[in-house]
Amino acid sequence: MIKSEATDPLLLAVAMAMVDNPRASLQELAKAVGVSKATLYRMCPTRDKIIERLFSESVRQFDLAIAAAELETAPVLQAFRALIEGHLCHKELFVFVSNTWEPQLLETSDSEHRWVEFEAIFDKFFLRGQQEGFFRVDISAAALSELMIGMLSALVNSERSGRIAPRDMLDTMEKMFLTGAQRL
Amino acid sequence: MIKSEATDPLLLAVAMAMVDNPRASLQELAKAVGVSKATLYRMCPTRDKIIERLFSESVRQFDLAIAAAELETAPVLQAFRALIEGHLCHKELFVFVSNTWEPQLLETSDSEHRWVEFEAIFDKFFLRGQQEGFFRVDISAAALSELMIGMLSALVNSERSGRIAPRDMLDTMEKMFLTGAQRL
DNA sequence: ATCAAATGAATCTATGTTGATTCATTTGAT
DNA sequence: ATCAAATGAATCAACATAGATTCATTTGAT
Repeated sequence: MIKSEATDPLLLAVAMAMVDNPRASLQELAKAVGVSKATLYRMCPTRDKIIERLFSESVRQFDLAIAAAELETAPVLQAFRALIEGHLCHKELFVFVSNTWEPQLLETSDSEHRWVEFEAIFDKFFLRGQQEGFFRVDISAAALSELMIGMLSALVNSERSGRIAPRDMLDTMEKMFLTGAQRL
Repeated sequence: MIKSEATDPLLLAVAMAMVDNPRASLQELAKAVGVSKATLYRMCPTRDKIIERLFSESVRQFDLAIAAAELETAPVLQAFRALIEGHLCHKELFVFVSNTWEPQLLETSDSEHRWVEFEAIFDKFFLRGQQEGFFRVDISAAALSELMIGMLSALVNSERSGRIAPRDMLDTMEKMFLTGAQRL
């Protein structure tokens, strides 16, 4: 797959600081990521522009990751794995979006609208998986989408707090999502 | 089980407004829940006291719900179901806590400290389930705890956005957590 | 040693917000 | 109709914050 241009580490650090403390002032955010308020200003002049830039960066990265997963054509298990890997590969952007984004807000940017489309793409993928007999059909595709996102968020947040080892995340996600916690 | 005194609906509404818009001013919070700023003041005079009250109320309700689940003694499946029901029964408090609480913050209230204890209780429960051969052992008890919380949060948020029907939540949670999405 | 670029401390105006209060209005019971 | 309780609009002083700027300092390449 085409390797995308890496995201500015400072921007990712700001994203995590915003997730950790949504009410932080710009001064507090700057301090949390180890720069001055002026440097943060030079990266992005306003809070709204920071958020906007994070959303557009998330769209840029997830456009590529989702394309690479070939959700419409690849074998379902393979596509699912690639989708999970894509999320984990851009975990900071993903956690930022999942904490911040509210699909039902009326006024949204193009980037936020693109996440509405991503959501529909995920739903469609789970539906295809159900139709092909891979996923169970007694749980809706929408529920499968939401749970995938919720589980991924939980794993990323747990990794950050040291509750889960980074190397275990992909494997844990796949096992728990596909076969659950009950011993077979 | 002992039926606990219901939580003030206004307090729960405020909790959801805070989750939806963490940066809202007190004026905005009041408007979101349909009262004046003065009435919100009369419920709780400061933002910190609102948060404190929400945490103590969550502890009060979850103390009862967790006791009722008999996590240390009841059959694992039965205890698990009761634990899930307890969370869903107090979904607003639960979502507020899971969005707000950071276990690693140094200065925490008694209520927040109690949630550290709850986390340990959940870990212990999953460990017992593993030891009794009910839960898989190739995923850590900590991971099972975190995923339970993450899945529940996702389901509650999805219900609020209309993506999942309320009546499906308990069943979906149980099926997905125990047996996963892959068709058996 | 030099120097351009990057960064930070300090500062500013304008605005918003907090916490609190007061008095008018509404509500609901009688 | 009456009235106590509840509620809301408006207001206030004190303080915080946003966005922007400037000049000093640091950094890193040469």
